[in-house]
Amino acid sequence: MTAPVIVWFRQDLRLSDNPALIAANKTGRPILPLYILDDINSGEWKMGSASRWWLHESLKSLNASLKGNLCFGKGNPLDIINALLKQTGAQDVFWNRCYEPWRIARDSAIKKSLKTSGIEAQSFNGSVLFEPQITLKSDFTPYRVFTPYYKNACLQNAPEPRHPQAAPQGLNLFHYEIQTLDQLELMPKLSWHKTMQTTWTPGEEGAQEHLAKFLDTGLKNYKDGRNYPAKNNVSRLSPHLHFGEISPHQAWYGAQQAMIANNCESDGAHFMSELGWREFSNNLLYHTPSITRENLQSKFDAFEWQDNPEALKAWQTGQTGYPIIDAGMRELWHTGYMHNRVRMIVGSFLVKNLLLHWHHGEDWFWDTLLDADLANNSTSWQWIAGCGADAAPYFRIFNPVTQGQKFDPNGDYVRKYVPEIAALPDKYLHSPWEAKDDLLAKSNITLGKDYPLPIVDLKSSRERALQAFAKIKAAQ
DNA sequence: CCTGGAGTTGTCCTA
DNA sequence: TTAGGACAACTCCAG
Repeated sequence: MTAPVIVWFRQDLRLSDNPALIAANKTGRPILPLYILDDINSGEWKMGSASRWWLHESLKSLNASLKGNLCFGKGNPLDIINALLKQTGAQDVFWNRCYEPWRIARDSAIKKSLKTSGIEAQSFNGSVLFEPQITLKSDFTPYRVFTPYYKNACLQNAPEPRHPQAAPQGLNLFHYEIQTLDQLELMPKLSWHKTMQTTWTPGEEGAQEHLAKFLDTGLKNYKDGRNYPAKNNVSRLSPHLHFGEISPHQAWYGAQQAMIANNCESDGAHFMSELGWREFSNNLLYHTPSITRENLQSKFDAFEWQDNPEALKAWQTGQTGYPIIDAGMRELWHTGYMHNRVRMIVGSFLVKNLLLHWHHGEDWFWDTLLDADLANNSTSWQWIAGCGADAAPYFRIFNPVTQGQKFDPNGDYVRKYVPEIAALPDKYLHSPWEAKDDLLAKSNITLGKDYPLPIVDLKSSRERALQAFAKIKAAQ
């Protein structure tokens, strides 16, 4: 029997546009597809609960596409791969590169170890449009600002991203079993994932259909509509992209085609720039691995964060008394997702109005988001906290009432996730405490009982934040 | 090395 | 009701 080539799937759970799989197929030898759940090397960035549910579903789908031949392992990848090599006689391992610090460290150690035993490990770029190790400024230092990064390193002077490749036909698959999918124990013990089940379709097929639908119906008016959480103008591709059920190349070129076909070039260009943000985050994390925990701007080390477990709990559970915040946090809890505009509003509220450390937000999102992604999560929390890669004027403090009125003017979003105040007229929906007593009575709402009173005052907490920011400016 | 322009996403006050 | 300016200064980046 011909020895197989091992294709180690990681964050590339798809058959189409998968460089490692395509290269392995070209060897003409049978392919042993492998997935390993690695909770050993991930350290403090062990995958969160919501992500695990998604991963379970995604692996189920990939296994089906591979006709039940996906080999599941759990543990230390090097041990598992070594055992597989021994038992199957395989001489090659192919994979697509990942860019988180702990994965880079792990993978280079594996590559080195395999090499000393005469095994060829080949890695490819499956997951990014522009690889971080080659994306530097002309002085060979990494970019710190998005706009020049995107303009120079993505749009100009950059190698054109590969055009998406079709899935290889007639794969010759090698069957070898270590464990079953269920033995990875990815599914949550409690059944809080029911809403997720009805909201999402993890897996390559679901991802491709999702992209096609977005390009068809959501791309037009994307630039403006993406700000409104009740509209269908955001792509919601993030979990699919994170797990690699779709490649950014497929989204990039798909958008390019669709914007021409639908005559909406500026919308298309804007969507592509959002993919650019994903690249930028990856780039930042690659060159500055400390961003996962340390302030990119070190003057923030002196910032006086508050300690307030009750406020944190209220934020996490969507009980702050600010409807747009509570709607967002409940959307997150129930669906594993939150609209981008609302992520900024709840982030600003946590960090600026409550003065709680951005690590709290980072940790909570890490556990509850289906699209939890180390690069995006760290970069975005630093951005909203003002300590990250941005000019970030310290006075940019979102007002949850103003933002709600502006971006959820008809209250569709708030009423969906905060039904207890749905009867309020639009005028008071984003500020229920301003409603007159008889109106509250008529709407069957007792504030403090059916729905909380605001846990902080906006005006004074804003002032407090401005003072805290002024302090680190002076301290510097 | 120096220089000048620019930096995802806001709010509030005033006229 | 609406539009414009203030809110600071600093760092990044390209030429």
